[in-house]
Amino acid sequence: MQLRAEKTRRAILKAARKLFAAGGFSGTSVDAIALTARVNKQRIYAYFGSKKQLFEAVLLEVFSESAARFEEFAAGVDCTSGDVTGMLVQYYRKLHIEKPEFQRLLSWANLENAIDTTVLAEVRKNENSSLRNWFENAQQQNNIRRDISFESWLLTIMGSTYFVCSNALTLSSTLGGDFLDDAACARRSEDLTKLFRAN
Amino acid sequence: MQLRAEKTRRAILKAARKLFAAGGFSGTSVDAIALTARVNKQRIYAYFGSKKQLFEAVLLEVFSESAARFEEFAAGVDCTSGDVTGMLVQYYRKLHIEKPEFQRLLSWANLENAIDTTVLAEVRKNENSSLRNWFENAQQQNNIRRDISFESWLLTIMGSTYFVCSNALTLSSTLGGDFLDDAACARRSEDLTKLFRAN
DNA sequence: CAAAAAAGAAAACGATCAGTTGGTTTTTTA
DNA sequence: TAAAAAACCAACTGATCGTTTTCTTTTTTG
Repeated sequence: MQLRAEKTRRAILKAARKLFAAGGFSGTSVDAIALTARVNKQRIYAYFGSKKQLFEAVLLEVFSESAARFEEFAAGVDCTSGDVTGMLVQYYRKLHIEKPEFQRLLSWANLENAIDTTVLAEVRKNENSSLRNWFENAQQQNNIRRDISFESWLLTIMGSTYFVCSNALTLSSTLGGDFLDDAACARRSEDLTKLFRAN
Repeated sequence: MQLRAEKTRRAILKAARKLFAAGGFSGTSVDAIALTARVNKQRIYAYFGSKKQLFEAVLLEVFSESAARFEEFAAGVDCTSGDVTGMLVQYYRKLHIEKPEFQRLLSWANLENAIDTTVLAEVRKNENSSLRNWFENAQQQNNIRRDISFESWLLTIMGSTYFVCSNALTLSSTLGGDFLDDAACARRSEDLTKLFRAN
């Protein structure tokens, strides 16, 4: 009895994730989620209580996945590698391409003010401390210039990778061209590496 | 008769802009707009045809204002100034602080796929060519390092300034602290200047 | 003052919304 | 095989949605 229930729960979460990512909270109906999940609408309320709670469950799931993905990445990172910057840029690029819902849901959540900040802080804690360690190590080994703050480094990397993804639509019509294709991303990754490299 | 009509039209646009920026397209009702504008709901349809068209009118107005603001800024820019990067960073920062609707509406528009790209391209054309000129001049005068592409420069600046604003909520709960206050912004502005400066 | 334009008031439209209810059917499990 | 858990079906709230309609009132203008 638990197995079937869990399967239903996951079907709901999966459908909700897809539709919320596409339409946001206001732009998605519970009926549509039930239809997509091929599940009775009542089941949604049985398992998640309300639309709002379902949305929060989706956010939590996505943030957890994101954290797990980072852990996996962090485990394989060679701290002595010269190019932490480039590795990180490409990690975020891969993340945004393979899991575009992450960026969309994060954007929706920011706009719709729908984030339980304490939960998010908990989930991101390890990620944050790893990043800080890498940065400080790289600075000590003279792989990253010492006159730049950790925040500037991280926000520049995260910001530019996030931005070309979240604003791809307006950027392509403004600057022309696709900023998400391999060549363009590789170029920007190299440039960011160059910018932060000590010399 | 035209004066009163224009006043009503502007009241609708103003209210719509405020509410759409706060709640997005799906999260804003026509009734709420009429109420906020202190205008009969029917007037909205008389002047704009539909909710969708009203949203597009708001976007057009905001993009036009943004372009006009940039023109004004560009007129006062000293091309021979050493720090084009810092000037631009601070321009975007001021824009995001004084006109937060710009960023929000742009984010909504990207997420909700609600942009007439040809209109946007037209509005941003001058802005884009000015930026490119500044960058190339700065490179020729050895104020910006030559091994970085225009796209990397611009997307790094726009990306990091936009990102700290659009994701302020999640960032503060992740990294802690406020990344929009004067000190933090000044620090990041200096760091970006340092990064791109030739030496 | 009279014609015309602009705006208001208010109700209605059918559709959809989040959420509930009661009864039936399927599946699991003991 | 029988009890219990899970899911379905389907209709139903009451509210809100975007949009339209009909009629009246206010304001402008010739």
